[in-house]
Amino acid sequence: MKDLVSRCPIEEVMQILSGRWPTLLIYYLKQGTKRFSDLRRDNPTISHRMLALELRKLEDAGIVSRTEFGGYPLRVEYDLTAAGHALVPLIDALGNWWTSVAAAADGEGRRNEISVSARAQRTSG
Amino acid sequence: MKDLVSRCPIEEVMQILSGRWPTLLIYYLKQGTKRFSDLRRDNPTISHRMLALELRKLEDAGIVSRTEFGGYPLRVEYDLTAAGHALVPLIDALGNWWTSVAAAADGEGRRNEISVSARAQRTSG
DNA sequence: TCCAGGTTACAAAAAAGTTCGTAATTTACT
DNA sequence: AGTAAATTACGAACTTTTTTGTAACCTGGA
Repeated sequence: MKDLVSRCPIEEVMQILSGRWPTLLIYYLKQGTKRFSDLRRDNPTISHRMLALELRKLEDAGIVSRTEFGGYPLRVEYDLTAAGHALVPLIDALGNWWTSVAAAADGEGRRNEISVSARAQRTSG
Repeated sequence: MKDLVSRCPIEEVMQILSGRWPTLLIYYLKQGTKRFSDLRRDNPTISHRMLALELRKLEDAGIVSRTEFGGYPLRVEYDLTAAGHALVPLIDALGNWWTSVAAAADGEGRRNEISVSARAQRTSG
């Protein structure tokens, strides 16, 4: 998703939030200040490089703040900015929406079984 | 973003909505019924393969419904489902959030200029 | 030599784009 | 009337682009 195809703010947000890591990092950061190594521990599947890259992206977007404390070993702290905190409920709303969609889909015996399992099958097949 | 790293609904939604196309297609579909070729015309930069793939993904997720009318040339209509329509305001909220973040960032002369231009520079460089 | 936090170069994987083929019917031309 | 090309919504194969991962290097003091 290199460039934007429109000047639409929605496309711009999605460019930032797309992918596995942004929402996950925001989720952990909303718990409070975290350091680089904390975030790696919280989420061992992200690579060192990806974490650095994603943090930088979120910082550029104004969602995360980075505070560097001099000295060695270098210490850096990450926090959500005010904008970042404002984003949290919006993301939660998406999660809730999906939860209700999945629940409803399980109820209605419909030809295309929705929910996680349906997509998992297709992906793994 | 092949597999999920958690069972978190947020990660699941993001797997569906990530990328350039899902929100864009939802945006066009909220205007009403569209056919495959309509969607291509609305958005000439998407390839027919991607369009087919994304529509299938949204259909599996229960966001889009696909109605096939027999005969040749085959005619197929796409619509947002009820769940899809419920999703629209949530996506809009993200867009509004970003708009306000960008506006605020322009105001505060801060060392990391946020907003579109900052990211555009980094991307193009 | 290790710490923490990062960057860089290179390689692997995944996603996206391109092209070709399919079907039955319609239109366009000779 | 007969042939060619367009239509429509894809699927499959192949190629290119983008993203992600791996591993190594860097800082400079204890």
